[in-house]
Amino acid sequence: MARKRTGLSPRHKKILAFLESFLAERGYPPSIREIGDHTQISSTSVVNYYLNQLEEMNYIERESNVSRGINLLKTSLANTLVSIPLVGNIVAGEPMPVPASDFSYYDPDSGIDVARSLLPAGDRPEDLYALRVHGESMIDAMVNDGDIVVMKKTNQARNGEMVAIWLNDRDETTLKYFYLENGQVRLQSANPTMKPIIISDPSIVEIQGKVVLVIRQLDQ
Amino acid sequence: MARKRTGLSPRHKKILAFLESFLAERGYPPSIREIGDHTQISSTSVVNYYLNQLEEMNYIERESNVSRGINLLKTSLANTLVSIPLVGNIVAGEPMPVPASDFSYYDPDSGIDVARSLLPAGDRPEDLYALRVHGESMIDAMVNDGDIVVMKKTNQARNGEMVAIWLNDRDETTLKYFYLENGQVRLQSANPTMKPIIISDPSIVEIQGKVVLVIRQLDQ
DNA sequence: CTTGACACTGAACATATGTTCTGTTATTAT
DNA sequence: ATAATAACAGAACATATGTTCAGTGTCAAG
Repeated sequence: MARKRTGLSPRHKKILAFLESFLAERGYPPSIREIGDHTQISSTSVVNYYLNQLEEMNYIERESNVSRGINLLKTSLANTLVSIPLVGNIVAGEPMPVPASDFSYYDPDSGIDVARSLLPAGDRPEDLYALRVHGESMIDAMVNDGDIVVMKKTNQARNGEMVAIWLNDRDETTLKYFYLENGQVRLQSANPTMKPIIISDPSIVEIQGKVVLVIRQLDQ
Repeated sequence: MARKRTGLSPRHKKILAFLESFLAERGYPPSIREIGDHTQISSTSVVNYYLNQLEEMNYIERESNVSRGINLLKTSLANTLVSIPLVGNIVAGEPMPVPASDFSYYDPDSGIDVARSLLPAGDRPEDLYALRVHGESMIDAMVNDGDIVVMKKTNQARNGEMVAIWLNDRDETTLKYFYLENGQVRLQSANPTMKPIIISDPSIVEIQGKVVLVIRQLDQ
């Protein structure tokens, strides 16, 4: 728990860097002797000595008596990439698709990969799905034709969150910042020059999901 | 090269699935005996037998005489994630920062991770850098305060590409779709309701980079 | 039936590899 | 200077682990 404070010595860093590159290149961790060869450490016991320190500092995990039994933490890349299913289009004139809550397994073909660091910290990736924006009717939400919006499944929103909503009275899907204020709903466009929409009957707005990320790929 | 055609037997699949989960959980590949234990294969030689087949079929690579020397191909996650340096802000009233072309090594702290699949196919990650949009002056480019734009280093643009430009005559940075038409430059806003800017003297526009990706994180 | 390819067994073997231990050198504190 | 702690060396050791090989059973082609 308590760390010394001196952080990482050059040798610690050298070992970690080697672990990372070796693992990236070969797909399995190096042996103690291989680490020694590439970090100018002549004795296996010294490498072992540093590996134990790195484990203490929580940079790696080790399994005793296991060859190459080193788990490089932190940069555990598997955990940094999330595949989000692209389930359909979002169009102003139509209800948007929302995957069922038991919808779980991903279809590798129709998913987009997003670095987890771009997503809100606490979110479970299973609750996320993506939609492609169709048409230019979301321009006042600063979302363009072809953009991808990553949504989080939810039926309720907190004030200030950007949500996708279905407006019963005018049969329209729209993206707005949501505010519930003394019984009436205020929908604010992302473009601050636009006037808000005030809706006195909250039952008219059906919250489809919360916008978590907007991605615009400028290809070509 | 030529594959049999019968694809993967249940045992092949079982082994691959185990390799993947073991690697994800422990950070290093399993030994032959561990594979056998978890796939109901009693003999190490049979596991070895299947591993050789999987290598033949290009699902894995093996290093002989190396403990746990298995490289699970295909899901080589390392290659799917790109770290792009976040080098500064882009503000309408100031020139934007552009990293020098010999700028190479990344600072792990100030980078954003992006799945390579989101980026244009041919781009070299070294040519990419990211800027955070500051202020609401880019609204007509459908880019909001706080958005992150990923740029590609370039001094010239093809028609139809979205570029960041510095306008000499009015001391302004802006994001626009670029068109060079019979000697004059047409700058089109992303918002199609806006009128284009026509500039007869092309020397006034300095192309700072090409917009490759726009990311908007709706946190909270 | 015979042949041969394929899937599999079990054990022996060689060695790659983590572990441990004794001792030396360097660094820092008292 | 002296003591104490950290950093390192080298070798011996135990074993985890890949490799090999002589067989067994199965099944389809000839």
